[in-house]
Amino acid sequence: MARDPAGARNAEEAVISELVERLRSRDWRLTAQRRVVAEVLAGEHVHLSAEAVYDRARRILPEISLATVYNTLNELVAMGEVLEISTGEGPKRYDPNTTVAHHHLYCVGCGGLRDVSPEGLDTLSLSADERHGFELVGVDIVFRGRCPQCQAPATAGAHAVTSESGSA
Amino acid sequence: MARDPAGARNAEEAVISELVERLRSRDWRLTAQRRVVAEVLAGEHVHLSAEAVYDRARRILPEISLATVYNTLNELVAMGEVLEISTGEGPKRYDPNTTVAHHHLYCVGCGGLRDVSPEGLDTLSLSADERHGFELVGVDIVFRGRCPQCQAPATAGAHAVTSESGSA
DNA sequence: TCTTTGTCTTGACTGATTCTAATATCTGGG
DNA sequence: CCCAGATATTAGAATCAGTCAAGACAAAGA
Repeated sequence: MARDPAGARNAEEAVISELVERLRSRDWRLTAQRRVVAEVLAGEHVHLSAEAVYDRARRILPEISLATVYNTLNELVAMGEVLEISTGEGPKRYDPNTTVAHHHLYCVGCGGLRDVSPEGLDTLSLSADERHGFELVGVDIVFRGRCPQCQAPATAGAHAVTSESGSA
Repeated sequence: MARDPAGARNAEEAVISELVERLRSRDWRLTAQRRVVAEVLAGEHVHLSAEAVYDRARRILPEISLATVYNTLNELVAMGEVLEISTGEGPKRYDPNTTVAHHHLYCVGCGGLRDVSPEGLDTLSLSADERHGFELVGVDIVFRGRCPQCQAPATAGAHAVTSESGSA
């Protein structure tokens, strides 16, 4: 693993440290593989699929296996450090930004996914009647729509749908 | 868990006719297989997976194939007659109740799913800023919680999680 | 009836994820 | 330092949900 060059202290580094720091302070063994997964996740602002995490992790630690990526992601989710999002299309995405409550905006055209903070959240509720005796744990809101690219003419070469998709 | 004894038919029958009637009046060939799928879907008040639809359909029309069930469900979804819901756990569920806008309440314990009409929907929105240039198409809200059974002690034999699960 | 068109079935196939069993690595005690 | 036990990692097989493709079948029109 490339020893990080001392100079590269930028905004992402802060986030990385934040997540990795939190992990270190748990009773969780922070191995090379696990750190790489955590760093990859925290270092991207789009929501990556397990496969995409694997690709990026392999660039840093070529021996890492897909199974380990899945294991690690599942552990992070279980610890509540990472949020798992299923879009209904294709693989699940993983979102490290769990400190701030947020919801999602999904592009039905290309599968792009971004975080949003809707308004009017506080008034959203289920009447006792509608609650059917459930003990509520949370709520997920997904706005569906069409991103600027996908609204476009779609005449020419469209735009390929890669695992990236994430419009910066 | 015992399904509804013969008495409760009336209301459901109405729904069946309603869906089948709508289908008949489209340019859609209403074959035996397709009608069975539609009836099975409309006849249950829990949201079934494709596999569960297949099981029930086979009890009525044993020769029906799983592929046909999938094809038919996808067609119904494409026509807007049926709503496809992915819970993030396990297979997709299909919900024939598309006439009334509704959202869902999901049990994190057993996977049961029911329709709900939240309050405060009208004030829920994305500011222009948060909309990121998307052309909004809709919004899905899933309340997550624990149904009465799943809140229980969990001491003795718990309750098995079958494909039914539906806490009627 | 013959043809055309559309539907259905079977079974192979893909993609996403999990499981398994063997191997490697870490940690604490002597 | 070396060992034992616990934990992590690996490669690949297995599983699950869903799709695809090719031929069999069935209904509607000439």
